[in-house]
Amino acid sequence: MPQAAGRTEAAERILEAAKHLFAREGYGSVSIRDIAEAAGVSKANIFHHFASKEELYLETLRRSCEAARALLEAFREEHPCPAHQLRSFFRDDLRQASDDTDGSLLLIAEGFNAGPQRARALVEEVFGADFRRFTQVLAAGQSSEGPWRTDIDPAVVATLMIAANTFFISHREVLRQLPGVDFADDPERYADHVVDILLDGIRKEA
Amino acid sequence: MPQAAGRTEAAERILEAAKHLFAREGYGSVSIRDIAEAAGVSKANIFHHFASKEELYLETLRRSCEAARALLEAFREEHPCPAHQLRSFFRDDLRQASDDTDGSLLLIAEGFNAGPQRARALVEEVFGADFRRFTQVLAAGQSSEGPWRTDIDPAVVATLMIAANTFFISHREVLRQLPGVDFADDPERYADHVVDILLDGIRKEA
DNA sequence: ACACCAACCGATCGAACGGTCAGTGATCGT
DNA sequence: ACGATCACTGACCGTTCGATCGGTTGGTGT
Repeated sequence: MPQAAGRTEAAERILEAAKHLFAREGYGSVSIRDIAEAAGVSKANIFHHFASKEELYLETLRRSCEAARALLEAFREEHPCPAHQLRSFFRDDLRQASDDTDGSLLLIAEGFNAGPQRARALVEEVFGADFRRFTQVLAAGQSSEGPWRTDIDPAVVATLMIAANTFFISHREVLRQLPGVDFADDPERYADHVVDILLDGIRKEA
Repeated sequence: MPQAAGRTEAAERILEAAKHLFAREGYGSVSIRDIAEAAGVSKANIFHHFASKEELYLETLRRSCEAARALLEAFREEHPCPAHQLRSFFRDDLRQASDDTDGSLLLIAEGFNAGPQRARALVEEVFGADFRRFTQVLAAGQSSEGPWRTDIDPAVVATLMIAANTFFISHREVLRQLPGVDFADDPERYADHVVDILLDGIRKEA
């Protein structure tokens, strides 16, 4: 095991291949041989750079966490109107996830029925920050002179937005097959529709 | 391979154990030995009842599809008011998924980044019926004298509801860890909150 | 009584698994 | 010029994988 940072080009290829395969096939269905072949390196070389299959997997996870945080950080922009902020936040959220589909799939799969410890780690690393981002703008919109109802739990709205994002990324192909869905490949339109509904609901205003 | 229907008690235990393990660990991470041990039968007996690991997996899938359809069918109840219908449908949806968590997880995992063929099959077998159920009641509420806005795409609302359901089932533990979430173990409350938001949105009525 | 067949098991198969190791070639500081 | 270090490999290890095998048991029809 050489130093952690300053990866070789080969090590980088290994990580990239591992990330892709783990995200698409699942940890148990991917063998070191598969990764070696996809990365164009020898099997032994993988163990030269990473202590074990588990460690390699965890490294791809860490990377995806960092990438998600960095991208979200980069997108951050302030806007005085809570509605605009909500829309822009959700757009960013979807864009970030779309820009790193493999990483997002990896994190979603990790959260898929994870145990309490892993779920806690995941929340601390990624989901939590996202969730807080949403709940904060929601709470701001609910403040004394804010434009939003105060009898709505911000946590539910934030959950809905993360659920909408997660489903869009992880069930894209299902979405494509559903009748009447024309937004499966247009994150921005999907995001706008979702926010429109969240803001005003589907009921006619009296 | 004996007849398809009329399973032995042992075969039934095998299916049950396989369903549970596949749902929680994923296909690739579960071995025939694991299933045999969990079901309390010999490894060879599994191959006596099922042609292969793949075939066993597909059988658990088929079962979960049937169960989901049957349960949803059973819940069906009509109500004149579209809003009540939407609420009751979404409640049923969540209840059904909660009543057969393993089966739901299996189907969600199958839809997770499935290829076009598998996604199509899945839509035809389960997601499609659910989706149509939602879009129909939504379209009904949008009809000439319905109480709902006509500038909202029913497909987006239906997608949101399925996403909300899917996330609630598959990321329960993450949900438990998120700050301010007190509905992680109360599907009914979660369902009601979600429907409330979908109906009226979060914006104050002018 | 006997033939038959499904249910079931222990032992075993070749293949694939994660992981190890001795060694090679290139790049260093000295 | 030379030892040290690092990236990297082919051959190999023991284990476990999915799957098969021959064989035993118990019930059923005749």
